Amino acid sequence: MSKIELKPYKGARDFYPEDKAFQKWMFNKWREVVESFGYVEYDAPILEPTDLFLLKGNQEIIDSQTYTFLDRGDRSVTVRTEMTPSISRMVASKRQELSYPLRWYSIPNLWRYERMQKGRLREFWQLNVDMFGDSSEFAELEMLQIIDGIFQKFQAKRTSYTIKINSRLLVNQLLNDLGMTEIKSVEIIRLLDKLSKMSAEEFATELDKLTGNSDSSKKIVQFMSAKTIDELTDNLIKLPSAALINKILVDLSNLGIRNVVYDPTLMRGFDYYTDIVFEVFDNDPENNRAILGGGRYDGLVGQMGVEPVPTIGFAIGDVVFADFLRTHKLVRKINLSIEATMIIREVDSINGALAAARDLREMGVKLSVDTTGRKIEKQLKSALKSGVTYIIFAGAEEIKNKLFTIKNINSGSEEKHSLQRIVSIIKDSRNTIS
RNA sequence: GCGAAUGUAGUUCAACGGUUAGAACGUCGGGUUGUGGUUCCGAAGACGAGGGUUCGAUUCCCUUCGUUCGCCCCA
Repeated sequence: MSKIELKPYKGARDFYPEDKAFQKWMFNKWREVVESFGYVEYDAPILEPTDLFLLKGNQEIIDSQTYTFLDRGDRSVTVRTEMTPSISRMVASKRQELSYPLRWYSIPNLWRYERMQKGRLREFWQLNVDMFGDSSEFAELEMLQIIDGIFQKFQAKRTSYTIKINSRLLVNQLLNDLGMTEIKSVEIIRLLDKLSKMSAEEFATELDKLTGNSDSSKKIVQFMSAKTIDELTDNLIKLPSAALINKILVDLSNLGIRNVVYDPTLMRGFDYYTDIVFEVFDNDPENNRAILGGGRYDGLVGQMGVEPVPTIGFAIGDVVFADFLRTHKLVRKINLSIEATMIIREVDSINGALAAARDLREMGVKLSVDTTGRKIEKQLKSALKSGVTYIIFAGAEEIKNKLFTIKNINSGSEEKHSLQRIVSIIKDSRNTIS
């Protein structure tokens, strides 16, 4: 018999109960924040026709970085690599009957065929938050408020992360003013995106190669080194996007959110974003990476053949966000769903014990019963290891008197109580754990 | 797709070109301990895979697979 591989598939993870408990804890906090802003949850199939992912026109990514295959009917399908095409499809499909603005979120699992490295696996989850049908600046403001709210929900200090914002329109305008062709612009934007990975000299050389003109290069460098909007040239400052960024910064500051900066080098690739883009960076040098990104993409729904809808959204990956939480020690011990285990003192008591267990469950306690008949010590050790908080002892005397022994593992204390009282003790303890 | 590091029990680590590859923790069983993380005894459990060099390979070489970290890419 050949040995079967026990490890999960490359780049994917097994979620043992403690891992799943952590994931649920994190996702639930995400949900609480976005739902508090009135967002509702949706989902879509994990498989989509490959064509949907080709809308953005990147055949190369489909070929090299997706799970794409022919189904039994020779249709090309792709395992979703992001949620945006699916949600755009859903909105386009009911374009006329939905009432705007829509506030939708989802936590899909996604697959990308990539080489793994820190913070990047092949299967991962993402919180996707999108708003359709509001083109006002308050949509941008709300997105950034939600983002900050998520970090606050985990008690992150604002000094531990930085929100960066930029507008794609400003860069486009600059490159246009300099007479760059569209192809050149794309290459220059790609280079700007890599700025932080290069030395100043390398960057200057590469830039000159693209612009072919050191005066243009100088203007680009000047643009990129701006710390505030006011340092830009006049014809950029007069763009609505420039005023918008300033307004967002002021509004957020008034809300107490001051870890926000204008960053002209922020590009977020060059896909469907149409104006404002933003990212959040972990300030810890050990984990200095983007943990979240998003922006306005007003064009995508329109590409599905219906009237366009203004759209803004962002996504956070579970892997990088968990790294952030761990880096800043924001993960506390997470309890499993089991609350109590019943230990039966002697075999003869099993029927009475099971009856008591049934009563406890009917009153809402999540209870397991150790029916192995092992020595008390062994049962106790197993219970301790399972991470349960309460142990209920059921023996002949307890069953007769209808007073059961409840032991709190954390405090070590042990008391005898009626089943009703035991239920309220356990329920009370739920509020102190969150 | 490219590059670097790495692969010994469940885990963290040893040792060694040559009899039965060790330990700790964990696991399981048993003895003490009133119902616990104590203590004692015992047990199970590993050289990632395939080739080569050699009288002999876990050890040296090659290939492959896995893992980790970079690059590319990052939706």
